[in-house]
Amino acid sequence: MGISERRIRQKEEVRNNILATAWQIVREEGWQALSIRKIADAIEYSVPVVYDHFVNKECILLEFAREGFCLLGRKMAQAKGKHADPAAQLRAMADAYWNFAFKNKEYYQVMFNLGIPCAEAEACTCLPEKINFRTLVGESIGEIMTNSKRTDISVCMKSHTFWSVIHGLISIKMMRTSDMHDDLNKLVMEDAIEGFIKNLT
Amino acid sequence: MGISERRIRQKEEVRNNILATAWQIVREEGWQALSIRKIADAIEYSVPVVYDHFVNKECILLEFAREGFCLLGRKMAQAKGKHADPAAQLRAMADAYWNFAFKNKEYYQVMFNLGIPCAEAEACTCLPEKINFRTLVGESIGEIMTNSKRTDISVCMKSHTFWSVIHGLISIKMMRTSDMHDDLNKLVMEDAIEGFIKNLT
DNA sequence: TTACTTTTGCTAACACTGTTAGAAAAAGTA
DNA sequence: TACTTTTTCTAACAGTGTTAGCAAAAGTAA
Repeated sequence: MGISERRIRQKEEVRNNILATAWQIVREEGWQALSIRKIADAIEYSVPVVYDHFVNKECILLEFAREGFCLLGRKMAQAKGKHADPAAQLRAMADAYWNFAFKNKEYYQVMFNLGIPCAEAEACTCLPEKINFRTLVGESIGEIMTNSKRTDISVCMKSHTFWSVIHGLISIKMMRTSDMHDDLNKLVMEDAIEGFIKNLT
Repeated sequence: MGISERRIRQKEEVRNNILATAWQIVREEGWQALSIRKIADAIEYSVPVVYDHFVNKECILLEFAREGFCLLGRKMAQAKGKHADPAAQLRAMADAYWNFAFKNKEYYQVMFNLGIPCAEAEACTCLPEKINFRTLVGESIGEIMTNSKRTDISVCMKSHTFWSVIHGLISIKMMRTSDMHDDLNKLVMEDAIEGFIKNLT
């Protein structure tokens, strides 16, 4: 009987509709403007229907956070793939991370600024390959570090630093309205990454 | 006539009471639990009285953010004062910043994670001296950079990087529940600062 | 002390939020 | 047609920030 199949399909459709509508609201009015009632109004259903698909509002946010981590992972994998030299790979990944953050502010915000426990989302594995930006960075760093004699610090810790440096620069730039010019900001980032790479060996 | 003086004094008292009560709520239940009604209940006044002292809730948060920036500035100035060598000053200031963040999570959150335009608060000048952590860091960095031949990047930009590196490490550590051990995290931070200092010359 | 003015503080509401219990309507099954 | 399951909605609860407008208290001048 294809009835239950159709039902599942229709339910999925409503779910996608909820997410698409939510995303539109966020893009137009920002995260703080997103409410269950607004979504319900827009999809022309009553409020409890939204709760049939997501146990609460945070689950909706988490969905976008996961999407964001997947997208970021793909972008970084793509950037990395264009280079063979591990240092060049790190530079390209930093650049990809930077561009992702500012071309997708809404994603970046839900990933890091909305108080969602990001550990799980961050560790998400995007099909077809297990793309995780921590491991992506770790591989390149590992390559560079095996050629050096630094034993005081691990690859995992250096990956953490790499991430922190970029995230710090981005999150500070994002919260300050009138800061340095964009070009200067990117220059600062590139200099920081260059220093990081030097400090690996 | 001392009547109006007394009135001002009493009004100030209520204001301080509001802030003290708000701070207690935040320490006990976190920022998201802070509401005007809870404050009003605790100080045994009605809700609109709170609005006689603060035009809105954000103003209360801003007050704490300012306090936080002052406290941080003092801590860093104090740490810096213990050393003459600019590199040692930077290490000490990074350490002070790190300790401030984790010993005063509530302050750090309101300063950076609550979506408050921090530009003004950050630029706050604490009496008696004009203590601003950007300039504090800038001075030490300037000293090191005048002895070098780097002309591609300015002291201001390097100060920005210094701040970003530490902030990045802190804000990532803060949002991840079970991450590396505390000692390892601090080690990572110290390594990052060491790399930063090396990259100044 | 009385009459008037200013200050102070409160009640009650408005317009929202996330969330859920329970009833009604629609759809599918025997 | 009678019954069951699924779907959907109305209406509420318990909060939130914020404010209009009125009552009470305090201070001032006669």
